[in-house]
Amino acid sequence: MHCVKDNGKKAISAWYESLFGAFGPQGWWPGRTRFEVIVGAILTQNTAWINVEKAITRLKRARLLVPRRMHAVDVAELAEQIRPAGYFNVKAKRLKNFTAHLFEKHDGSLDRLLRGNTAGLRAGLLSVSGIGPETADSILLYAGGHPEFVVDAYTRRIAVRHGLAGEDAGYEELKSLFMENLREDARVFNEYHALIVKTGKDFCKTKKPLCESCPLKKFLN
DNA sequence: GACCAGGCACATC
DNA sequence: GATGTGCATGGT
Repeated sequence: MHCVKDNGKKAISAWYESLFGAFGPQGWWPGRTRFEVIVGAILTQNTAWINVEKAITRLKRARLLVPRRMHAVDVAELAEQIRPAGYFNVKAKRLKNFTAHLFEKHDGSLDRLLRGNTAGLRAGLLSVSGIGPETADSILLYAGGHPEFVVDAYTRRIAVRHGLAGEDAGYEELKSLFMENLREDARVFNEYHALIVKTGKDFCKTKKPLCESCPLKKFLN
């Protein structure tokens, strides 16, 4: 809906400056290779990162954190390895869907998957069952360096609680709110999303709509 | 034991 | 087009 206030628009960039000033660069994504970033993006769907780390460690130990090997492995074996990340049957299929897409459409090359027109790449990623808007944007931004803002549960919560968006705001609407009020810079989008997640984790540990003692107020007003 | 965590697809109305 | 439900482990 059109619940964004004018002062809210200014707040978008002001929050970024405050958060960055207070907490500094976050150095995201927490993953060493592009493939690890992509796998992490799928595994972290509705899941605490600590559990994703356990799954990634197991994948490394099993030598499965390589596109060709993940593509070849049996889905049941993959599911067993990612068990700690939760929803393991669903996510194993999603990882296999992704590697199938990678090999069938891009010859197994992450370079080819991530190179080119951003909108076209996004559409390609969204065509994979199990990759929705947030996962696609995470992959584009953190594995590909494309300037796409990532909206997640924390982003929504903060925007709604501080009156910048309505409860019913959709993904694209929230994404536009941020992208239209920041300069188009992948480094800024990278740090901003990371800072939102960090502060959300540290200070905002409840889903309940009101958080009167929210320490973020200090930074977000 | 209840609640939550960096979503998404699918069924149903 | 909106709303509801299944998926699952592990930490607080």
